[in-house]
Amino acid sequence: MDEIDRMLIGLLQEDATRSYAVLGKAVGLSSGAAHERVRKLRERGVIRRTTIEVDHEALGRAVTAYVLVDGGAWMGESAAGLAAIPEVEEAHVIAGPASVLLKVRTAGTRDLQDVLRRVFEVNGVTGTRTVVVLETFFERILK
Amino acid sequence: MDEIDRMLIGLLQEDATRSYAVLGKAVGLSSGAAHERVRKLRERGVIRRTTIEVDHEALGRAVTAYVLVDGGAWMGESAAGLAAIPEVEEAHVIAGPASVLLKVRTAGTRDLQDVLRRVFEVNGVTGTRTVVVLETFFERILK
DNA sequence: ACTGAAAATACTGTTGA
DNA sequence: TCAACAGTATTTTCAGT
Repeated sequence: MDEIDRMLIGLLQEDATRSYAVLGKAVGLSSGAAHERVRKLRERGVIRRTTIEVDHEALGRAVTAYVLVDGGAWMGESAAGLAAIPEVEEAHVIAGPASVLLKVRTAGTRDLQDVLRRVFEVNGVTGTRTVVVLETFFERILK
Repeated sequence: MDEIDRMLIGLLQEDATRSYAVLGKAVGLSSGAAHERVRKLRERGVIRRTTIEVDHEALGRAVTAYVLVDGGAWMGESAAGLAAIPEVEEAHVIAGPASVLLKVRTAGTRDLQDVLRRVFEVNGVTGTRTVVVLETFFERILK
């Protein structure tokens, strides 16, 4: 993980369709050497996968919400319960006023209501507080 | 945006290195037809970009936190102020107990403290409440 | 670990259906 | 809008340094 690896990661985060020739030129290496470094970054799991960023609204998910989930004596088993709800994009155990924080994307408020009902049915959940996103300033890639 | 487009998007979200030949076979089209559909999805902005998912911990960002930002009479100008803080990955205007919700990634709690100080210096901010992530169950791609 | 080049594969525009 | 083809570019491997 030297400076060149970090540059390669940054370049690929911006645009993962760049050729190894272009990547190599940008960091001062040959196409083959750039390829080998990226291959190792993938192998070591520093690069998890190559994917696409989508426009969620265009795909029919107009509502984004965060859900604070209360309830404590469960941890392990409920991760699976939350993962089984397809509208839940992220689930984090947090320190502070609740146990778990979820990021949820749904088509509308009706579907959000349905997701909240299903969250409530997960073992150990005693309550939820929901924060609806009105506008997203940015969701970006950290440098 | 028919069912085939949705399948192509799903396949590319899982692995954007798949060839058009593979994509075409998976959805029952030729390589050229699959390519044309993906090109149009990009053109229309449904596919925003191709990128890599990284292991933030491996890149020296071990701490994830959510920051509820209080303060109201500002909206427009402060988006730029928040975007100027490189550790802020997301910023959303929310309905509810605060004005803005930030997702922040830092190397450690010391850096988190520094980010909070800079958030507080943004015009219009009157207070912050921070929730530190103890464990991330998942951050995934929605189907 | 990198270079340079060769071989295999994939992309991308064009044609005609 | 799609399939098939052809030229171009890229990926991927490998011998040599």
